[in-house]
Amino acid sequence: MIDKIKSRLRSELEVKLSSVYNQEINVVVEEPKTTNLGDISIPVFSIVKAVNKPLSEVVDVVIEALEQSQVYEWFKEVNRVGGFINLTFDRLVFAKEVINEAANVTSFKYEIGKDKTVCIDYSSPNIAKPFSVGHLRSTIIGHAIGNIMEKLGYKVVRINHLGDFGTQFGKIIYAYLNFGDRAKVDENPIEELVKLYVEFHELAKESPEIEDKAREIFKELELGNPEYNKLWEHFREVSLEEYMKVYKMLDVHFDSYNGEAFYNDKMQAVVDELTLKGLLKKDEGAMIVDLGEDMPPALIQKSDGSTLYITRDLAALFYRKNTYDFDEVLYVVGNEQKLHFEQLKAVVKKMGYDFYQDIHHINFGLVLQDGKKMSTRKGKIVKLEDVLKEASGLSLAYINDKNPDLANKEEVSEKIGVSAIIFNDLKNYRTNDVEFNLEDMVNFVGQTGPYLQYTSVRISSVLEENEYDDKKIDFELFMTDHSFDLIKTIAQYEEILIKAKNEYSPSVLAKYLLNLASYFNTFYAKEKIMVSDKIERNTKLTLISIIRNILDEGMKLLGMQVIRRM
RNA sequence: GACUCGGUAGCUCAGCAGGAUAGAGCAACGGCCUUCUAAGCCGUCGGUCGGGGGUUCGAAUCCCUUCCGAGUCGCCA
Repeated sequence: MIDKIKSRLRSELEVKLSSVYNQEINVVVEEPKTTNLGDISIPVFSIVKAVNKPLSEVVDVVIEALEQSQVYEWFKEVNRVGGFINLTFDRLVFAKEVINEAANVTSFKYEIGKDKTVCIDYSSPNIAKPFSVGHLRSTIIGHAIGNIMEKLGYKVVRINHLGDFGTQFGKIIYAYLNFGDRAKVDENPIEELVKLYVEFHELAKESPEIEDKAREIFKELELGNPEYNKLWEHFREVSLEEYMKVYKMLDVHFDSYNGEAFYNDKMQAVVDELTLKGLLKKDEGAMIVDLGEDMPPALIQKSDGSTLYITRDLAALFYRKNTYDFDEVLYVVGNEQKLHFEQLKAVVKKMGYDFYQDIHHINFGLVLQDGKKMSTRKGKIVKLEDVLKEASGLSLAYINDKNPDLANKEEVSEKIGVSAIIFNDLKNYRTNDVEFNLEDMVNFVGQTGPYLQYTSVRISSVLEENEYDDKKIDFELFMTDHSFDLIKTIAQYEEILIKAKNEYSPSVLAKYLLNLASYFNTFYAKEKIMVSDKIERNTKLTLISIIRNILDEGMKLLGMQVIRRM
């Protein structure tokens, strides 16, 4: 709501001032850093410069224009401080409007994404590798972006583009056939397959020729070798079983699990089209698309004729365009693949398709260990499952300490633990690299998931015992600073969701929820809610119920679990 | 070496379509539970916004340069 007021103020002032000065005027309308200066402020320096008139004169003119504005009734005070015009809301008018609108804020249907489809490619783990804390980022960032866009009215297609193809399978199959132990693999599939993968790379250091063997095996797999195919299918199946367990824990779901292998029979069409359009060029035995000076060429086909990652991604992209007719396609994939997606876009552009503009790489920072990228090849990975268990266990210890009589302790502690891990990842801007730090991940104090859940639970325990009528409210009670902070924050919810979507960054929502929770906890410390005065109680219960609605919906959008007691 | 991203309080991070004294959390220290969940609240301490130039009435924010860290740079994904 504040955004709406700001933009209306801005456009009205621009029209008015442009006609006064007979030239185009740009007006800046912002919120001051500190609230004691007011709620909205207008710095006039740029106008002074544009019209070349004395500052005080310009301020007079702007204030006059302001007084004629449609939104002037929202304000109670207008102060001039140097080159700033500071406006203070009429808290009563503002609070009424916000509370009336907020009653249905969480059930509100947004129109922004109406009739628009977005495909989101996320999680996409590589088969035969454990689900690591690295995969977690893509999974929960993608999931949260999907939720937020759905809330804004988009039709969201969630795609888990499994990494179930590629030379790595040549490596694993080679290792399995040469030094694998069937019984061990059957017993503990992923763990053993990773061991084989790591062993392969150790061996390859001394005998690099096995890399060629692996490539050969992959080529034959691609061509349909039945023995290899059977192994591949088996590896895929056992891996997927493992991943489904993790998805269940995280409460993440997908509309499609079509991985890279799904496109095996759809790549020739891409190669043909590239050839037909004269974009393919033979270079050092491989087929490439030249992308000019500022980008390395895209390798479409290896010299042995087998395909590469980008070939499969192109096939997948066209398949998605044809199948879902998306307006946007998002790839939630790490920073290190930036070049790959730039190349993908460039190739699509060269092919003459405008929708290259709708391809967005939602990049995110790496999970580092000792300042370096984690590497499966060197066996340096942390399993997500272990981290989730650690967090849940710690959460249980908290409950036993603070609320030992709680029912369903295990269930609740798992919800707290998993949500803590999720929130810890989402609270920071996605492109930042993060150093793996278990202690941070399972921290339950301060700006954390449990803090949000705890805040919601506090509200719940008050609401549970009380009926209230949201029509019988005394808006005068919202005049105090600690109440009005909450009113203003509630008023920001919609624009926060839009900002989170525009920046494809769940952290915007995460930070907002922390802010809301923090204001609530201040309020809670200062005010008694279950007071005897009926109207006052009613007013406070209405307010905190709105806060809980937003907190709960916000947490759900982030992929966290909402609980009632803890 | 080239390119990309980052460097803000001891630690983790906000702020960056330029705007008024740079904000949170953690840690440290000091308060607050006979009253709605203290996983909370209040206060204190803590910053040459990596360094140096420049543009501007005004720079953490824009430009240049330099240092540091990470990532990527043709037959992995």
